[in-house]
Amino acid sequence: MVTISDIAKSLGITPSTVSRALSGSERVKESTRKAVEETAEKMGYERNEAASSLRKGRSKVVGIVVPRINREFFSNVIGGAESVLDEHGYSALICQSHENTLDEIKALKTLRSNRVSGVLISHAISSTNGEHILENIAPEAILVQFDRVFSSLPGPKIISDNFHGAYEGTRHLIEQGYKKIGIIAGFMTSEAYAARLNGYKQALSDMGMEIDEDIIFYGSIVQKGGYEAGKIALDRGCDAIFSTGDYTALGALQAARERGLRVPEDFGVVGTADERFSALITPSLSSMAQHPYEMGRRAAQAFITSLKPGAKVGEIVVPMELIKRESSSRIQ
Amino acid sequence: MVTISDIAKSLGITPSTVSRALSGSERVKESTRKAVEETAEKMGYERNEAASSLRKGRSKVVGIVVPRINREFFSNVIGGAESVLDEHGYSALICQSHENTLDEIKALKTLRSNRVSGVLISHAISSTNGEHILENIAPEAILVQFDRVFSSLPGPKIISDNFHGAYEGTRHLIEQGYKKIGIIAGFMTSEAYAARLNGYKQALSDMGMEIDEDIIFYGSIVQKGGYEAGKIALDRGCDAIFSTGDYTALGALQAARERGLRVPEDFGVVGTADERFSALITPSLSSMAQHPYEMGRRAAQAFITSLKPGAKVGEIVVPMELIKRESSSRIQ
DNA sequence: CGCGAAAGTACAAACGATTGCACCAAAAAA
DNA sequence: TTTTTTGGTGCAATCGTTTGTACTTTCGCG
Repeated sequence: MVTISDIAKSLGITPSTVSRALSGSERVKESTRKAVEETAEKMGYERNEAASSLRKGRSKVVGIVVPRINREFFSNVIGGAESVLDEHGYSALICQSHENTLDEIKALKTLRSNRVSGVLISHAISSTNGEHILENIAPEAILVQFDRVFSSLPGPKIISDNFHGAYEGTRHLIEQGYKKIGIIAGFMTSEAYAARLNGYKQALSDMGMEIDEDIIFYGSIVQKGGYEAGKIALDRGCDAIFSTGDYTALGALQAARERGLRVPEDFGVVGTADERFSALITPSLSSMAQHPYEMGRRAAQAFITSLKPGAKVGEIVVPMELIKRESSSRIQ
Repeated sequence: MVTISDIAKSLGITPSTVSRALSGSERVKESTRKAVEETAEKMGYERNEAASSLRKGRSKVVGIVVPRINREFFSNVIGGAESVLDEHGYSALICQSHENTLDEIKALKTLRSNRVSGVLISHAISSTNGEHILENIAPEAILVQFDRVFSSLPGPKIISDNFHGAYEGTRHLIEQGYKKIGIIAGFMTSEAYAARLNGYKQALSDMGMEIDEDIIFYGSIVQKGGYEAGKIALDRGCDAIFSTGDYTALGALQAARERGLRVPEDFGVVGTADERFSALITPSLSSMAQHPYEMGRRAAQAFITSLKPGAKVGEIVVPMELIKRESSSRIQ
């Protein structure tokens, strides 16, 4: 492996100059910089990131902590983030929290051990506040939160416009003539879900409809939970469901099918996240799309921007988009 | 940040002993090791990975190179690999090749710069041989290939049992009474796809059926390609398709639906990969499941095993599993 | 022509962990 | 008792890069 000393020797200068030349000028003569760059190229030099990290106290690596990497949403976020990080010479170290605060802490410790320059995180559902994040992140690392954020923590936050998304989804159902619209609301420990519930409520009241706590279903965010909620919703006379997830929406569709209801004629459903299957099932599922790839890019960009001292990125809200499909379209 | 010197001072011993104590005994007294471990814990010590990497010449990091992270299959492989690596104190550095050899080389260089201990890779479809991999991987890094492998390269290889998978899938269609079965075969640059085609052919000839080159469709591995292939297959009198991917299978289903054919009564389809949507669509899609999570675990385990000098892992074949669903089940 | 400023480089000390070698003690063998 | 072995530690160099400080040029200007 060729080092900067090798380059220095070969040019009759010192490693310090080579280092400076390679890290963007500063105070090196244009001609020496060129010479250094050329010989570096010629000799096949590749910076030893470990040495650099040790000396500088932080590495050209950004940690990404997600509940699970093999979820459509998160893998797309990571994909987007990686593309931006790559452009700027950073790599991504991926950790999973498995929706578990202890694993989340462990991940943060790993990242601190690796002296990462930044942490992009979407917290585990079991984490009810961000204390443990602050405690286990290196003080010099830049913290960027996305999707599931704690507004109490400092730093950039990239979130979906959950409030307006849910608002639009609910309004769409109302406009389609559904009269009693329930919601599968998720966990209120997450600000994202809380905002969606608020959007739903606001839409109802703006359109002159009543808010009925009996058809607000908290908890489960998996298909089975949606199925259970769907059955109860039907028992209580709902003719539509706004769901804060597509898997739960799928469960609700299943419940409706079991009762022999026609979708969308008798029962309407709008989900959230626009999972890949949503366009493919029959009937196809209307959904509030979240643009995870874009969110990943934004998160990485927020990190890059925050590297410049003084630069501050606040909250970035990425709009959600209603994808109208069969499950909610009874009026053409 | 507390260092081993801090621990040493606090115990009145030297950093060398602390280092040895922390890295599994070797030659330290049991009592001192305990003392070291306790004070390390008490002082909140966390190893500086950068320093360790610099000194040792390699880091506690494994690079994972995949075409795209936001594909169901790969994100699951990564999830599996990460879970094993984590157990052994390794982290995963993720790079995407975007199915592009140049990006693949760039990724390998990044990993070399980071002095990773190993590289887990599934090569880009545009890479026709593994020369560039050998050239750009650090000589001391352990190379593990999975799914898409070059058998010409050394080191462990984790592959699906593509031959038998395709064999089973095709046989299943034959057993269901389909008489003219085409195949959407993919690109022959990939050994995985070539093996699947062979399995298909073998099944046909074993069951006394003719192999007809006119209903073997090479190329495209996306939905649209499957749709086009499906239309031609129907024109040529096929009553079933074995597809080497689920997206292409989906396209074939679409073609059948357009012709007003009933599935599975008039036309049978078996896909490959068991994408998440496959169970959810109507009719549900039969598919050869690949167990990506398991493959990821195996790949990581192969890396861990290979760390021990002398230990050699060869080729590991993970069986594929036929998931029978509606699209191919006309006999109960 | 001389002096100060500016520009360009060199020196050397870090960063924190690891490890070959030397060393000392205590235990075992002679 | 002396010698050898072995079990534990300490010493000090090293990994490759970065960066504060000091030094040498070169140049401009009075």
